[in-house]
Amino acid sequence: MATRVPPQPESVRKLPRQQRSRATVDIIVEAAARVLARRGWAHFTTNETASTAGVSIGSIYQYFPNKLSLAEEIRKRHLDAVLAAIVVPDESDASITLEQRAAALIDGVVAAHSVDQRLHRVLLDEVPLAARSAQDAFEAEYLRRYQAVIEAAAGRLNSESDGIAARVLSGAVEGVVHAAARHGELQSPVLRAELIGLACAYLRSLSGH
Amino acid sequence: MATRVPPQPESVRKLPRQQRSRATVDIIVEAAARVLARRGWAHFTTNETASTAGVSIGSIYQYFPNKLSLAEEIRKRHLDAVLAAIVVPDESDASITLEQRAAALIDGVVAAHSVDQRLHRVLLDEVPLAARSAQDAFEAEYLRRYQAVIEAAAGRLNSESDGIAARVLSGAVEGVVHAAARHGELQSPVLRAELIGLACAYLRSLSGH
DNA sequence: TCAAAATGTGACTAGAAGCTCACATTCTAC
DNA sequence: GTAGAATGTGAGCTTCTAGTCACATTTTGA
Repeated sequence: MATRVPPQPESVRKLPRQQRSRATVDIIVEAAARVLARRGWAHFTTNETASTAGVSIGSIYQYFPNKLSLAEEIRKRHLDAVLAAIVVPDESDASITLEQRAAALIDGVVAAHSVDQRLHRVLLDEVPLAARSAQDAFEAEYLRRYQAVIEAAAGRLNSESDGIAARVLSGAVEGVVHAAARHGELQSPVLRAELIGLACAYLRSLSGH
Repeated sequence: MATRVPPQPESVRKLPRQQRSRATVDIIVEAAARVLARRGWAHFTTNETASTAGVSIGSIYQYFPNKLSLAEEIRKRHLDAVLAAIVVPDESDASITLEQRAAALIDGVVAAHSVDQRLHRVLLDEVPLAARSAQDAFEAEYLRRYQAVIEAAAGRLNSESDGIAARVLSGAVEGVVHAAARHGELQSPVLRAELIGLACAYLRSLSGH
């Protein structure tokens, strides 16, 4: 019997070569991000993206094999912006206090979530991730930021438990930040103080046993 | 000009009166929960739910005005199960240590997330919430569990900051638990120990200023 | 200048999925 | 027993949307 092969969209698309098409791709991605943020993944459509971008639906499929690949490009760009927002102070500088390190990290994380809150939530919660690798690379780099603070606080390097502590601390901070974002309280100074308190309490408990 | 009124699905449905129909509704909701967990919200279809339940598609629409209302019934039942999994020890019993209270709470939260991990994630992350009120009532009750532990730890009652502390602590615990769930490490004893450590460190820092 | 490559267009197709409705079956109450 | 209510059925209507393709326009390079 003839096996039914469902028609697959072509997965290889041409790369934009001329300046004109590079600009088109940028316009498409930016419009797509706006539509994705506004509608959520469930109601994110390529047709609305095209009309928002002021571009033909065909132009989107010139450069993106399908809807998901468009969302992945958005995620890639967004995660770069997130990492750029999180800078941690020099580890070897002993004059920086634990509180200052924790505050810098938390300010970075809050800033990262403030860039485009709604888009951030949609990308993380709704859009399915086809390619693990890109996401994993981001997560590894993200955890490295936490581990740097933990090692500075514990006064040692690369202990096995530091990796675990980094994941616990990042999970905790992310959890509180996400809850605050849901309630529109990302900019609250009380939240900031409480988060720094939480982080410091945990960091101190690490070196204290 | 005649204004176009887009056809709305009837929002009022009959209630199951006979035992037969009550059983049908239960079968539908249970099948829907399995389909929702397996496919995710994006690919959750009423047709698959009907065939999984061994019921006609029409029967679903006898009792649920639309797809979302079906998901809401699933959420309602699931949140009840979650709350049932979280029991906190008697607040007035002074013989229970801080560690024991924290451990009981965290074991409850982990158990709650273990009931049906995939369904839990889909319900919280993917299914849009139409009716805030039910979700809010759950969240209030959920936070009350945390607040009980915090008040026992701080040795006082209903301080204004306890509400904030409860939200911070619950956000932190949820964040770590969700991260662990994503990595399939919900049952790890290391996670449990680290979470209790985090909770205790924060609780102690509350009474210490 | 002009041919070929790159880019852009949008009407159209296929298929998926929510939901209806006319009809069949089962149960309840008198 | 039987009328009417409750329950159950599923073909198919309708809407939505991802993705195609034949064609038009612009740019490049020789």
